[in-house]
Amino acid sequence: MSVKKNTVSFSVIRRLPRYYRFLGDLLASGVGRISSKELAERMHLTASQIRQDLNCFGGFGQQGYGYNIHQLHREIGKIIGVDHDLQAILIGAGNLGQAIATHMHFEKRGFTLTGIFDCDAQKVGRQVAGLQVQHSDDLSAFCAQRHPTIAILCIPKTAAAQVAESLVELGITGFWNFSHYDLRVDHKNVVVENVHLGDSLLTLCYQATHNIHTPDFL
Amino acid sequence: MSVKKNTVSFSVIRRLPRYYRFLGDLLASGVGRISSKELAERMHLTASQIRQDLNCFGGFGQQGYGYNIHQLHREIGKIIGVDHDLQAILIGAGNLGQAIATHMHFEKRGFTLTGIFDCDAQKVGRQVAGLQVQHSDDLSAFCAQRHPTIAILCIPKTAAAQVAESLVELGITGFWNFSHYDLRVDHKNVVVENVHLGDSLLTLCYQATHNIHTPDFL
DNA sequence: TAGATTGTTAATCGATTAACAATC
DNA sequence: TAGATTGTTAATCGATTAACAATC
Repeated sequence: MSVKKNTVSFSVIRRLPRYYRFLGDLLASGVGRISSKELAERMHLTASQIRQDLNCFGGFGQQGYGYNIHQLHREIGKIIGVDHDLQAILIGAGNLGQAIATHMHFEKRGFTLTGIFDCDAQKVGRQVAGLQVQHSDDLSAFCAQRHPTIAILCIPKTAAAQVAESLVELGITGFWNFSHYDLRVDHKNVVVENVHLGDSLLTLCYQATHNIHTPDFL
Repeated sequence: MSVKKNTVSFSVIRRLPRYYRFLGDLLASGVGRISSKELAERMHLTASQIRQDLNCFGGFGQQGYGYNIHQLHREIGKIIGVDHDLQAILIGAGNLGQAIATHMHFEKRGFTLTGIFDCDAQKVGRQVAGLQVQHSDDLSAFCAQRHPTIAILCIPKTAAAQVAESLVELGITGFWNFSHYDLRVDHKNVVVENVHLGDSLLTLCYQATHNIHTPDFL
């Protein structure tokens, strides 16, 4: 167990969830240890890269043996922060919002979904993922009482900037943004993860057009 | 107008949709020309990088003037292949599938959605995005007749590999995969764009935990 | 012409890969 | 001990940035 050496680059950070996922799958399939070489083959990386990546955070392996999958999975989970139980709210209960609420397994990823909001009166009151959709007008009161820190935006592009702005006022410090708008919040301490599905679709278009396979990134 | 010089790297390919999107927005807002400097500020890139990127494909700019937005948008669209009209089918008409079908504006991105399939008899017959959900049993006949080339997978992780395999047999050469499974098809000529929303959520978790803002990628 | 801004080369920076000594 | 495989340094590779001549 050595002290961390390399700086943690954005590339490494982007790869962490992937490591976590593969290790979780291995764990589920009952494998107990793995070498960087074997993990590299599965993940389509190089063994060198894996050892470099993991060494940003400390020596999790053992010479001559490899990595203990259970331990490594747990350590990476800690680095990502899946044990922090972030309280999240969902804004926008359309099809996408419902899909996200229903299928994302928030508990397994460090989040608890505590509220769902929509400004469409027709959707208010509906049951989604075990929660009753509330009206957006009640957001302020809800935040004052429950203090969620993460907001998931499944709203139209046009509403995104303004909604985000007011959510920051209500104490939100992290956004998972599906609105097709390049969200950028200047307040210090506020982080944003933009998901641009349209860009992903265009990347597929490029790949299909040129018959070139670009490597995964997310 | 010069001959292309730089090799087109994966980084550049991943940025193309972003360029296309920003240029489209500028176009919509009525701006006619832009300099690399100004575009860089908007997109949070450097002017150098933009000029390098665009020069992979040829000289679209004019010294002393900048870039004609209309022309540049059209050229990048052509490079991406948005004019190729790829025929796509959607597999899985759950909430996510419905959201994708309804909100992705396929026409604007070079695709036509021609069929929606689900193996759940309850969903068959429903109207989604102007199409009637068909039973998966009819996929084979449909493909024989309509020859779609792209499949959008909104199905569970466990089904992904097998479904993809049989779709390749039916002539599918491109996948947009939302199944949380790392799809990888070995057949030559088949391209895959995996969308791992779970990884994106974990990246948000990391950012929130460490209060570090990783740059956009998609 | 003078001013602006590109296209393009060269320099820098960072990330990946290779190699190997350390060590289990 | 011998074999395996890590941790870590050095070498390579690639991508970004800086600089500037070309030119509109």
